[in-house]
Amino acid sequence: MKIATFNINGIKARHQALSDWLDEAQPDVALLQEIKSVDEGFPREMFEDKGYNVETHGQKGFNGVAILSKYPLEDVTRGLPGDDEDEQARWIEATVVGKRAVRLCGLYLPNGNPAPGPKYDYKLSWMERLKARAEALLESEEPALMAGDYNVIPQSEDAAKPEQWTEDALYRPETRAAFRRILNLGFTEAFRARVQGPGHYSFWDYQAGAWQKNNGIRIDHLLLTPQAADMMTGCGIDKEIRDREKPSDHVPVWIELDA
DNA sequence: ATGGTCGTGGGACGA
Repeated sequence: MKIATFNINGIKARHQALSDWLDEAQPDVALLQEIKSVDEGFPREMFEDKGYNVETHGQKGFNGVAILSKYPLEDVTRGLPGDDEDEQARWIEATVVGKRAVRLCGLYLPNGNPAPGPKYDYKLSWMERLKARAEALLESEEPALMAGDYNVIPQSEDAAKPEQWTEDALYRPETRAAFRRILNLGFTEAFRARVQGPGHYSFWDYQAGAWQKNNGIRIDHLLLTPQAADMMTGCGIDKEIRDREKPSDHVPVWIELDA
């Protein structure tokens, strides 16, 4: 089962590019972020026609997450637990049933800039709630994963120019420490479990020729419970689609699971 | 040091 995460940066602008990538990459599951659409505005038929089941958690204008799956999706829930006041659409869960059942969590973690400030406070508190959900997933002892745009650069090797990010909410020490606290509960960060060293990115800013200069960062991650990590047989980044017409500023990151 | 680019929705704001 091939499972990908992809921040598409707006479904209205990206439905064709997304469709083309699905045809080529043939993921069984795609966890999407920044659909920037209400549920009714998501062109579900385009993907249902390709054989995907579609579940969305949208909002007007910003944020929004979705799951496309060629296998049935069960027990869908929306919203990260822990704050009933949080209106932002950044979390969706479902169980995908292939050979085995896998719990999928799709997430769009807050950017947090400017830091310090209220947006950074929201990011850190959201990460605390994420940690609580992560602990519950581990306690279930089932195959599960949390994948999406984490807006976290885990280590200096995950940025082409780490010195440019020292004050940024994506790289501040508090951000990386909060990410490590989740990892250290017992999750496997899929890409780093299989590929070592610098030069692997999932995001290049639209500004200042970042793509042309390969000034990228790696901020899209898949975190696997031990039971899911045992099933992983492959992992990759579809970097090449960043070079196409009207690309997202992110590219897909995927794993292959024996599930 | 500044401005550099997108998407949404038809303003600024978010990134």
